[in-house]
Amino acid sequence: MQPLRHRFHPAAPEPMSTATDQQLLPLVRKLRSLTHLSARDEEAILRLPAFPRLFRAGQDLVSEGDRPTQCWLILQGWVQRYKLLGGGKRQISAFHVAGDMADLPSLHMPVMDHNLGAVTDVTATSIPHEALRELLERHPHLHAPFWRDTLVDAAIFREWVANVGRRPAYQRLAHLFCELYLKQAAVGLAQDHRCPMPMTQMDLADATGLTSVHINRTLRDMRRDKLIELRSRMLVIPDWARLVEAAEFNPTYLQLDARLAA
Amino acid sequence: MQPLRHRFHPAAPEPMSTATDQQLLPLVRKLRSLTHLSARDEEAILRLPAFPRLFRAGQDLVSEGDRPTQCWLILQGWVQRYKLLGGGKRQISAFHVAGDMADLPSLHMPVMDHNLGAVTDVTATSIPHEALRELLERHPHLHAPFWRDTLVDAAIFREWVANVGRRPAYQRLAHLFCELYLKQAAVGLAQDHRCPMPMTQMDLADATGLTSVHINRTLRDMRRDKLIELRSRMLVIPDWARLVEAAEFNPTYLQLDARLAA
DNA sequence: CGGATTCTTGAAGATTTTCAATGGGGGTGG
DNA sequence: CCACCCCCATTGAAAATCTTCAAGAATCCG
Repeated sequence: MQPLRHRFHPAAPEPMSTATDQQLLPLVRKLRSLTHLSARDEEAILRLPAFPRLFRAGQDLVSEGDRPTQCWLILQGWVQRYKLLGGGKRQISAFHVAGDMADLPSLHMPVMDHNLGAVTDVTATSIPHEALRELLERHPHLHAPFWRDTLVDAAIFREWVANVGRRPAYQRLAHLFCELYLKQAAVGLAQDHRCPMPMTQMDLADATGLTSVHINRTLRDMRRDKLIELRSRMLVIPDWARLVEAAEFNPTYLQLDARLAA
Repeated sequence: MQPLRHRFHPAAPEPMSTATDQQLLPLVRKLRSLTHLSARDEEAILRLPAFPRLFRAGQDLVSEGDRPTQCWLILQGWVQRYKLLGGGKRQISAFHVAGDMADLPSLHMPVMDHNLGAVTDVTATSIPHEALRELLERHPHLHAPFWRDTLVDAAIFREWVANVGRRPAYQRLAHLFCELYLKQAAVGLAQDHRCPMPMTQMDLADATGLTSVHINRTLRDMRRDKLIELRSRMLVIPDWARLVEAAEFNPTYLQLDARLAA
């Protein structure tokens, strides 16, 4: 459906047998940022069975109608959550990066009502539902961070409703850039107000409810105003405060450490 | 901020001491629709402490910035979830009805990033976080229905992103009506393709990302096409199949019983 | 190096907004 | 019980934002 784009070239995943213990580290880091984890919890998580796999840009990890029996933990690359609508229209409702388990909801939502697609080449590792359920049964307090993770995603959806529903194009794009910079900074994938931004203008259009033509013109305006630089799939933000102001961005909904949003 | 609208006049709530056991029945019914509940679970839920209260139309149950120590279970009336944006703009991201615990996420999200406001007069009963946490600790498998409930809400947010982002006004409104009819039918508040629809055209505008003027004109067109009747805060759907078609409505995301969507 | 995808720009057109003014309805108070 | 008043609904006309269509340039990838 989508053309292939091979922007990142992650090393081929290690065979599972040799490095399982290291694979799930991004998950531990993510959960740590959501609650306190005991050493015993961390061990249990790291011992989850995990089956790494490479997806090429444009491929779907999970598709609408699927009834998954596993969740994908993203280790490298970008994933987008999207719906296909009538007349060939598409709406993206989220972007996910390393450390995210974008289809965690499938644990309690049997049938997928949308797709998860690879924006770039993606390395992900699958964890059987069964193993996750067993983990939660043995460590019931782990419900908190997992549940909370899905709640933060829900808070982001709400913000996107407001973004798409009520902000004009310029502000809408600015807001998306603020969010995606912070989301990456929170897990160490961005700093110094520069970060990867690998999606095409068509992807940006489908995430903001605009057309790629209008995204193009809006990006031109934002560059003219020295609000952003964007080339070679890298975003640079010369003046964070000014971008935040232009976006009317309030990071509360991301539930981050206060330090990050400074 | 919002004008008061007193459309429904629910009976004054019973004093807590006399009827606590009955109060929480809507919650049990809701959870039953999400998983199997044992008799023991149901008892435990019904014994949760609950403090009923009446909100007048236009009042907020919870406001942005709050750090709730309790959740509100709606017993009667309509609640909307909304954000206030710059320039006096507003975006509604959800509507909730009897049986919903709209602020359940506050259990794991300390600070509110949006408001919950009463669309009509609302009867709700508050349940302390502490009591809910204790319940979940003693009955760990109750995590499933509660978590699942917040996941269905998240699925609805995603659909709203698509609705607001990619559908034209006519289809967008039609889609909202389909969703709200089914949402009410699922808990016995609607049948025979007619249901309450108590929000103003301004509310509908803020839910769909349009202006009230355009909502007005779009409603006129929908009435002209005999797609809906809407007066005295009641919606009538003369031909459900035709409305579904006009909306390109696919109920999968609501995770309902198959029967209901027929 | 070649083909395909993505980016860019112009011009015309559609949808939706804004501004403004009138009419209607229900709740409150006299 | 009636009248008033405020909100809400309705409609017209003009304007803005964004889309569509189309074509050429740049970039990426194999």
